[in-house]
Amino acid sequence: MAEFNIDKEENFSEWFDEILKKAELVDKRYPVKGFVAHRPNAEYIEDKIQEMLEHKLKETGHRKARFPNAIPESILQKEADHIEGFEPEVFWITKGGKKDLPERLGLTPTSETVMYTMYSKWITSYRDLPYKIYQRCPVWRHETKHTRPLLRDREFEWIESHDAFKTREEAEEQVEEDIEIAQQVITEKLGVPFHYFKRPEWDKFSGAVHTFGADAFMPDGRFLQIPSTHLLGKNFSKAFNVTYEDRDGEEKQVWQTCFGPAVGRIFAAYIATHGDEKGLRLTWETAPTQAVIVPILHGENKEIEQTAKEVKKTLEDKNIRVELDDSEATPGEKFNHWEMMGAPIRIEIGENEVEEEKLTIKRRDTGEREEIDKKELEQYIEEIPEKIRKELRKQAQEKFKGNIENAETVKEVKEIVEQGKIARANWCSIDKDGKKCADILTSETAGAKVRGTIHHKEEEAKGKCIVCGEEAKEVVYIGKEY
RNA sequence: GGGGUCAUAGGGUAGCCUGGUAUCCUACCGGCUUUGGGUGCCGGUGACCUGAGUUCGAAUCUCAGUGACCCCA
Repeated sequence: MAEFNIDKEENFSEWFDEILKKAELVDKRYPVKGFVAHRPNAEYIEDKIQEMLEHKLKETGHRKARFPNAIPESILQKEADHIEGFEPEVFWITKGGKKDLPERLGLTPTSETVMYTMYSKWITSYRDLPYKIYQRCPVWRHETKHTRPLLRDREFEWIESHDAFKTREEAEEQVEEDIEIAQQVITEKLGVPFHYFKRPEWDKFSGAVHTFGADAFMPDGRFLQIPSTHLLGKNFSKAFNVTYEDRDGEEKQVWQTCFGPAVGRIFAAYIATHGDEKGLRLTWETAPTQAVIVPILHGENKEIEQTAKEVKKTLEDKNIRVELDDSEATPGEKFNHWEMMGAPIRIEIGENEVEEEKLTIKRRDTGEREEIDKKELEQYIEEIPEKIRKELRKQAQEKFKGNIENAETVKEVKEIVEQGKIARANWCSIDKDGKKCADILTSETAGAKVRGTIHHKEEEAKGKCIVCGEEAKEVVYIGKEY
């Protein structure tokens, strides 16, 4: 292992690139821009994140399905706003072998059009509603912005859930449930805090009535949208004829919502939130190796070796993912290696431990060494996952708080954003009318954007819009994004 | 869309101007040494983006292609 001494706050880009390499997570050397290979360490953690999300979705009544990844052009074009938003980014399949296809096929940039084509056949009666299905799939977007591994790829895997209801109220409740799922998995379990914004009209998902986005905040002061959830209204049910026969015999269109947590992005936010100058820091639940045992040998020592094996066995019997590092590397190298990999605890066993029947445990989350009685190991292991989860979440939330500052003018927004903080400001409107002001703001602040109003936080705007000077109706939050 | 810079081992680099098969660090393999925070020494494997041209001879010069990065709109 080489040195890893990049300051995460000072030089986040470089730090992130290095950790992807050194912790053997993602390799961007595959020679297609925006397409990256996920190595076993990354895939392990991403699988765990997927499982957490799927668990919550199933708990809330969603069933898992799978849909095709190719969309005939004619189908993609059915919903006007949707195609307008996505067309510039679609990858097209035009040939089958040497022959041109009769109709070109788009690779799914998102699956609404594919799924609703089938929903129109599957949903027939009011008895089918609510209809709640999710799938896990790859999507492709020909991003024109700079691609970055995990943060913005041209191919990435995500989960998308698509629900249909009889009423708007039910659909709105679903949006709340989606937000709750995101909170429980991303913040509670993974310890990554975020704000939930209602996006301005001009920044909605193409085809949605309202869009809500969860924005994590990266160490370099940029927002990263993790999941977003959308109230689709009847836009798609009209276009795709997703209708049901109601109890009264009338044919009605469904109300729809969709929710799309991109696992790679959540993973990126997780790495960025908890990682430090030594490497990854992982929660117990996601860590490929939960505990590593490092024997400290001075020449041969049967007692140490045997104690190490005993400890390993004890942990294995409790289904702990434990590794006994008996490689030839020096203890120092092993320490650094496993810290890079994010193993939550390290158990050191040397002469002292054997003599006193103790174990030295080094925690990755606090960086502290703890000494326990060997007999207390099982007890310790029962308690540690919760402690680590709370500790990581606490540290993250402390940093996350206090990075919002009020801005009275566009110039102040620019200054706040340049310091890597979030600007809070009075704003004329987040309806279409506010777009002019947003464009001016973005061009005068080198790319800062209105992320929206904080969902469910009633904030009364007092004063004037910081751009046009009209009466402010909203309090918005502003920052740069990935 | 316009402009610029660059492409050498798994990663990072020197050499290029002034043509003669390639430097150093790291990683990797072997041996000895060491082991409570990246031990030291010795030996080894491994590279000039692709194609064409000039030349006795091209990493180096010329042209084309591909890819990457940066700046401006």
